[in-house]
Amino acid sequence: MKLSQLFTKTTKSNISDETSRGAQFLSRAGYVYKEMAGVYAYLPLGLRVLENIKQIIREEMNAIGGQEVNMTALQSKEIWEKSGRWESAKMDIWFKTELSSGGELGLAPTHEEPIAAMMKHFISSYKDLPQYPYQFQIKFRNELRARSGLMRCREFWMKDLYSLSTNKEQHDQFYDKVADAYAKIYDRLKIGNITFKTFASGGVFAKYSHEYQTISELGEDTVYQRADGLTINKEVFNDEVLKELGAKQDEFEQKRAIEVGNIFTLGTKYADAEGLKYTDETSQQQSVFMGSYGIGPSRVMGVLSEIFSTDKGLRWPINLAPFKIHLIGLGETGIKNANAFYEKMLQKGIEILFDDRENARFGEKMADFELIGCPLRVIFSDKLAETDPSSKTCEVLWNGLPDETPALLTENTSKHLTFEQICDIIET
RNA sequence: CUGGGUGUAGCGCAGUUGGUAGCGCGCGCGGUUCGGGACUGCGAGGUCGUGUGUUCAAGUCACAUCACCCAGACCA
Repeated sequence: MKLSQLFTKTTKSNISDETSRGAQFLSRAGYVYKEMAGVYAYLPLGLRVLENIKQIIREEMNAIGGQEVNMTALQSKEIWEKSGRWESAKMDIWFKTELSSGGELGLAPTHEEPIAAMMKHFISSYKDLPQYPYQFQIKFRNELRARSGLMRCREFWMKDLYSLSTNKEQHDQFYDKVADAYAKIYDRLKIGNITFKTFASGGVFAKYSHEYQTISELGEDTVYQRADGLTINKEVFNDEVLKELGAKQDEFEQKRAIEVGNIFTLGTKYADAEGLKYTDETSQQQSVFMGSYGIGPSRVMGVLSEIFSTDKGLRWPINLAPFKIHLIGLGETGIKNANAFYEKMLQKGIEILFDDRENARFGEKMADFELIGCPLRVIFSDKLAETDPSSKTCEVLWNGLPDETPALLTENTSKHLTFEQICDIIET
């Protein structure tokens, strides 16, 4: 992508609409556009990050048997009335609308009911189970108060997987598998070290559900954490739970955290409501035992923008960055040489970000590079062309996470590398 | 929803006791520059969130309303 052709522009001054640092940078760098409070459009750079996050989640869901689907955003009132969740008293975050012919509709805030209703058409025997449909979908929730950029939105991306099992035993096995998959996901998202599986309230069919809480001052949740990582949500931090977990209250430290995922045992609640049953080995009708497992990719993006950003801008892990390389051409020859590098990368099938602007000065290009936050900066300049007429090398600087620094580079020091050396870096 | 704050050019802001709207950035054209958002000349761009009222006169005063931000409450 050539910067001269990218329609988004970076801005030098702050956005008055945003307070949190990450949201500020996401707006200023042109990753997102705020349509209204809690409603964001994803622009070319932002969409690439979002898709990278989704792809990691997708791979791990597929690895445990998930089958990707795409449910509908428009929901009919009838199936939600069956579970009692159509009523505003039960779920007060509905966006409701109506058909021109008169029927009422809702904009999906979640999909337990629709998935149960749909799967009725495909599940009839124990031989059809278990099944693990999942999707990435925009959810709509009429939050009383949206806040902190992508952290709490009224329209946001969610990965929701639903497990359909014959019984609790089969369900529990999968539940643990999801927990393992989630650990892998947060590791790959580079927040594994600060994200904790957290005890939270469970409901009728399980004592607990589990949230994945990323420790951050910006979080809205309060959790209690022990030195060994045992983490309990404030809502279930009581004597009874402590006793059951064999823990003492004074071992815990109170922390702010943001929920980036959850796994939940639904039991037969929604299956019963929607009539989702199967025939077991003895020809008896049984209710399907369900679970739901969510991760909010857009919220994760918000979290990443907060915790990895520097005082100058964003900074992405290399596997999530919109582009691994931010290429800069300086001066006539520099831009020409950079362009040759860009074409060579394209031929290899690698898309990079190329600041080919002729009218932008060095400082401006640096500021934009630091704001956008791609991990690898590559510069070709007239100055360099003088010292290296073959123009086989260029100046390379690592701007990514410190713990991802490639062996060939050291932090904050630029080096002259060849095309092949750079390819080695981004391919490993 | 409760409390507090803010709406003036694409962005960030100023606008005095009411008297026909300014600054910086950005944008367009030209010149000097060119490794940290450079300088300079000219220029384009606004029914002051919306509505009603008070007044000879409203960005400015009053009331209403909408939007946005923050804290809290809420968050299957």
